[in-house]
Amino acid sequence: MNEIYKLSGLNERAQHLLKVLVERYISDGQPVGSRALSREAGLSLSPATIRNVMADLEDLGLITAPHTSAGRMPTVSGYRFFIDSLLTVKPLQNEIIQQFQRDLEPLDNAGDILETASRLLSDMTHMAGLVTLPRREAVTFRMIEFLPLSEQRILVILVTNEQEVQNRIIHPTKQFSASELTSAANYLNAVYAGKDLVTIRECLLHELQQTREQMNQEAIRATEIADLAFQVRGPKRKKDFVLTGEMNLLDFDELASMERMRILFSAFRQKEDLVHLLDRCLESSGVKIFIGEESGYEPLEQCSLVTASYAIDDHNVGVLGVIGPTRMKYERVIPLVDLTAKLLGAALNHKSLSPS
Amino acid sequence: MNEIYKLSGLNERAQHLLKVLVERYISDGQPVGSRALSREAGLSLSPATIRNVMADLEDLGLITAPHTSAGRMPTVSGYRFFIDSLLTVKPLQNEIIQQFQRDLEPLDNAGDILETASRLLSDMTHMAGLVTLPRREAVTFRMIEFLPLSEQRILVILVTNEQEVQNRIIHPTKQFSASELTSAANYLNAVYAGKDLVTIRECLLHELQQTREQMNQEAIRATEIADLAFQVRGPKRKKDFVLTGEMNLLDFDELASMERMRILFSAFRQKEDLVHLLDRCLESSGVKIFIGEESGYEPLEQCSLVTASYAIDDHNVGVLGVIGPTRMKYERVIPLVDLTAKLLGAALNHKSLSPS
DNA sequence: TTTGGCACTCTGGTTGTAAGAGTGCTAATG
DNA sequence: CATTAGCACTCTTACAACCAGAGTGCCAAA
Repeated sequence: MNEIYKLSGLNERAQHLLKVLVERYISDGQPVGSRALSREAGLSLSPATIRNVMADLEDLGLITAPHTSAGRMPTVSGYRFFIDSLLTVKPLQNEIIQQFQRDLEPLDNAGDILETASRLLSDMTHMAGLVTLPRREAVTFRMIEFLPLSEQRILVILVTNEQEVQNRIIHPTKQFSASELTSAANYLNAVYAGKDLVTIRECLLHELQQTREQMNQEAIRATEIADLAFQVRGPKRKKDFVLTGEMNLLDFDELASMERMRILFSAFRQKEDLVHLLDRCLESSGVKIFIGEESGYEPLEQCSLVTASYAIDDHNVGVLGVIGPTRMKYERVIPLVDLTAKLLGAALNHKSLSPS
Repeated sequence: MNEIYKLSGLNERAQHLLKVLVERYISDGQPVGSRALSREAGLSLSPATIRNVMADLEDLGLITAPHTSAGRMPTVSGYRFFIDSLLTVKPLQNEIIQQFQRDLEPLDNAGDILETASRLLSDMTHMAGLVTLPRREAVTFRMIEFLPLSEQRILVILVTNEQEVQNRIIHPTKQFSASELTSAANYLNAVYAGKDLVTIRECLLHELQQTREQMNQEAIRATEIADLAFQVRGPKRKKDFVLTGEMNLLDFDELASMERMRILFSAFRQKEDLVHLLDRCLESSGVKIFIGEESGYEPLEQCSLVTASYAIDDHNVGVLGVIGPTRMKYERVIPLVDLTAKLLGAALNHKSLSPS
């Protein structure tokens, strides 16, 4: 009998029982016993029969018992199978979709949009929401402007992606007159508009090393100041992602040991590994799920991570998702993450497509 | 005998013993017994004698025992007395002062400065650091610039406090030509430079209601667009303070019940009460300390709050401080908070005083 | 194949007990 | 009169013993 299961995957009935068991465990948090399952499953089978099936499921590594006389709970493989084959996702109510749109639409800068997306995720799921910043390469240059604050200090205004505005103050070693600044801005706007920042930096470096004779005076001056202006800000990027609702995680008793929390929170602070993990999701579209140890990242052992990448101009530029206990309502979380990713992409795109 | 104590405050010896007891309790977290105290105090008194004194201190409400056969621990009044009369603050090592300066100096915008100040506080004390944003009234206008992005959208660049740059995009209902924008900017820069934003808004409102005949065309147009540009951002101020190192609080076992943490964190999120509490510190300079219930704010019951206000141009404009368990090393925390307040003020001032 | 029955195991709560820490009081001491 | 030693008392904590409850695995019967 076992062999049949192994060959053909699982019995119809066994699958159904697994499904019910996982659902029950997710909503209760208590190991599920044979009696409870027999009541719940609606199959009019006695607990004894259920026990046989459960023993099989345990042999297959899908469920496990914390100790002899407790019910069973899903293992990682059990969750995996449940999610991949058994899960029926709930379509979202229109109401929620509209709320998301209402919240995201009026915002006019990427920072707020990302923040709001993360907040929506964490609020709706009561877990931690996570949105990585868009890749640098996705930032396209629209225009630059120089505003002299004093002889030593020039304010650089950098408009990107049609909506984003960045400021920085530079201290050029050489003097630039007001008219020089204007013409430099004009030059740069003409030459580089529409290109992304990474490309622009490469071009600039190239130009600087070029023999100067071939360029006119205007271009030289412009390149000099642009070199300062396009400097990558700071020694390191300050933030890698927006994280909200960490505190929600305190409410789950399976995570609620001080020790766990400490580990988890210091992981959030560490960032590197988490960013690395998220980056792996950037390539492919669609919702990805890491259950417990699957992430290969220790602090997340008791957690699941549900992610989706978001796109600008059909290019995946960032990842967003939710971190919560393994025992989460996947059928609800998955569509929420999916929706948020799509709307976030839309919100970021929308701006550049809006009539200008 | 009791009466003498009550009249003259406390015995020299009793004071010393209280001091040792509080210090010991702060470093241990365990109620201090008479034997331990007799060893620690260096007075060659027997435990029995110590017990007598301790009984007196308890009568005065300065210490208390959690149960019959435990040692004593300070009450709120005990802490209060300790801090006000007994505490010997450690002067800070030069090294630390220099580190603070090194960290704060290179920063060129208020946001980063505040953030760094808070981080310094939380890192050095291993507790939660807190810095309120400077009062709106303290933001002085330096210059404004309009950058047309399209016919409908104008980018407003607002330079304040010599260093700060704010952007917003406005959608004026009336059309403004490029030259109109330039002259509006010139007009506003000439008229309002040096005034604070609150005053400016009042002036603008006033002007708008004024009969138009008295003003020239330029001023009218400028006022119209300025009205949009100086609009207070958003429905509410987004952030009231910078909070860092909340997670440090997980490490203190006296706070480390999930329940406490939940209450505390949701208080951080609530903000209003906390802001109100901090605002009360704005008036006076110097370090202020709220011990446990003294703050009159329930979620902080087991915590102490050490605050100091920071000043720009000799005006107190914000408050900063540290939240941690009542049982904290005050002699170290107090000078740190003091220093940070001074250096934060200096860092914010410095910028406006720097050669321009 | 399903089911009832039964012995077995493990957890969680309760109770009892003993050790340890610290107190308050009293009587003795310098 | 302040200080101290001694002692009975209280309270916490840890540990062991015990019991009820929940759930299992297996066997034999339907």
